[in-house]
Amino acid sequence: MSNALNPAQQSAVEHVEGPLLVLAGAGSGKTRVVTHRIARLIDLGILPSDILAVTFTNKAADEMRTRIRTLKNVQALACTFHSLGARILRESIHELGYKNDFTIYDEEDSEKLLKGCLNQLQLSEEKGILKQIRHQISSAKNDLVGPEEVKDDPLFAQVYPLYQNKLKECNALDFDDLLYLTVRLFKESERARNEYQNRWLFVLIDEYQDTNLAQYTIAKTLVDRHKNIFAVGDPDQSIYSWRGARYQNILNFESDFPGAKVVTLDQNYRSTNCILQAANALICHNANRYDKKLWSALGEGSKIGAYVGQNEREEAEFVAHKIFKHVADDHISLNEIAVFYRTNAQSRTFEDALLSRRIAYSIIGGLSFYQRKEIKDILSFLKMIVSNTDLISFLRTIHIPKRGLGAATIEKIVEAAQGSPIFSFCEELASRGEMNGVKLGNRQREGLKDYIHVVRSLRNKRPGLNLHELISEVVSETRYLSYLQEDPESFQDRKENVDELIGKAAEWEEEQMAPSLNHFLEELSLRTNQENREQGPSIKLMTLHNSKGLEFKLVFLVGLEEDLFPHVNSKDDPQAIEEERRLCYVGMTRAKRHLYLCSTIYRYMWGSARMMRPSRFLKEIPTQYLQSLSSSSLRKVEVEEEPHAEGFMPGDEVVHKEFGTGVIQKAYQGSFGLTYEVLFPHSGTTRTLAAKYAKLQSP
DNA sequence: GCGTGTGGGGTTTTT
DNA sequence: CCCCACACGC
Repeated sequence: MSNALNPAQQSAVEHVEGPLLVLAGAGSGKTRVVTHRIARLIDLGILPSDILAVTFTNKAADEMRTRIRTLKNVQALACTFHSLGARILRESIHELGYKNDFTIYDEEDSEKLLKGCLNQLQLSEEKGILKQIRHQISSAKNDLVGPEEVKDDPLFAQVYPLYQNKLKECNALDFDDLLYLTVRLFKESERARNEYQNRWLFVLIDEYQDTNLAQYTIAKTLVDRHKNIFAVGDPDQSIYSWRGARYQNILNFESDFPGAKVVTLDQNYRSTNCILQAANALICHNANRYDKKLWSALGEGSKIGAYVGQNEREEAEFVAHKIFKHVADDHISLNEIAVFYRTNAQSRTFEDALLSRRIAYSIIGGLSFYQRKEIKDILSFLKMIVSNTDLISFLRTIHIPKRGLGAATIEKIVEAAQGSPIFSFCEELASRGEMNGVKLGNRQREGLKDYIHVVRSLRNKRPGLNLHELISEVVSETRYLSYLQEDPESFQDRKENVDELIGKAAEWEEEQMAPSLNHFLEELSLRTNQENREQGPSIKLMTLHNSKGLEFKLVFLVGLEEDLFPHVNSKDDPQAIEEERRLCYVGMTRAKRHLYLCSTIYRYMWGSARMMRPSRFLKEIPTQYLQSLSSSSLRKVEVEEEPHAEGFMPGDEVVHKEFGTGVIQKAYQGSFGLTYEVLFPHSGTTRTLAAKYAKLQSP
């Protein structure tokens, strides 16, 4: 990209007061505009602390913070809506009758709590009902419907308030509460409203098309006084409607904020025209859409490769093969390569194919480090150190290690506690042996005493220890490693993760001005996604949802088959199909130079092979942008190459015992006979190997 | 009453 | 493939 801003970008950057909407098409230099504008505000003498930037993901927030620091050497507040909510509620939630030292429950925790509610109401354990109600509660909160407002659905009207009460008894909030309760706070407390309306005088909302009603209301309330809202987004990239997002929010911006200035960025600086026009053509199939056409000055570029494999195995082989080719021929770094899929489950085959060729990869998203069992176990102990009320953490830790307290006993204890702080109740129960009608046997009483002893001992040690020492203490006090050894299969992995947690805690302490256990726990609760610790170049595997905001020179979009992408759950809903199409659009527009669209004829899904049909999205892309690469035509090429089997040719893939898979760069007669120059992409090294010594094999 | 083993069922996307 | 419910044996 040239250094100068284009006129549209310039006018967005120069805007100072009042509402501004930037309709930023994919690759149109949005990030540049955002950071330049913040820099400009600071140059105008506006204090960094007057500026708030709200992003959609932690990663985006981190990045923005870094950019601002690099550009202006100042700290500005950049966070997600959820962490903004946590910050506000931490200060002010007492005005809603909650306690300020609440803990935050993740998906798994809140699901467990909800399950308790369903049991209590003696609701039949119908499959899927749990998930369904969980989703219903989440939607209600995102739509700002409170537990007391449900009328039409008798079952839900029972469960939702019970769940909300239990959360409160646990002194816990779920993710959606971070938004929902923030809005309630703003509605119910004039003081709080005033306080936060005056705290940030310039507010930036990124990915505005993905805001749900709760987030939208928070944003609107925060700027209600000064109207200095700077919203950035692209309706064509709205992909979170299942989380309550309303892309209409971006279309209504001008009526919500009269006098708003609107800037459209439609020059794409990222992709070549084949890729961009194909994506344009695809998104034009959405009926429900504001027309906008991106253009690029980067030339035609190479065509999009359309590959059809026999099955997912072949698809993955194709991808790995092409990665080799591009690394060798175009000198693309592994960091510039990504594979996008619709569902996390698809990553497996690609991992296998890359692993066997020793191509370094990292998975973005997926099961996060902090969602692993061993990490959650330790964190739950930490939560018990600070909380008497956290029922879910109690249930998680009570049998680590086994203490002779079984499900029946626990259930009785919880029932007898009647919503009072669970740990305090246990302390009393253990010392008296009998409370509210529960009487413990000797073994159980000893077990409970032991548990209480562990928690108390950790609480006593806490003041003298810093965070990572405290975590080590949790591990030793609970004999956690011997507990892990009960499953020898996973022991090594889990132990490494525990060590890593201690390491991360130590690292985190270094960075913080005033590290505290509570702060640490809060931050971890909100970091649900895997952070990619860079260790050498690697190709990135991720879901399409995770790909938003990123760009790569070489992109593979895989699994383009009906019922997978678009997903089967969307097939009967035209709105949902349009969202799938936007998702495809997002994926395609991540590619700078090379794009492949892959699909298979058969795919193994839950146990059996299924015949797949090509995704409708493939047919919606004009053939002029595509180059067909079916598996049969590739096989023919390989067969033709067979006569050269005794020697390899430049471009051939080979396997070396020690160095793994490589690509032949040159073949020539050297002093030891036939000699090859081979590039080994996983290490990035090129080696000269004599054919008669280095027994190179075909992959 | 407790803990372990097994079998069956369910799997979109994320803060 | 992973999680949970259920049943069985201690």
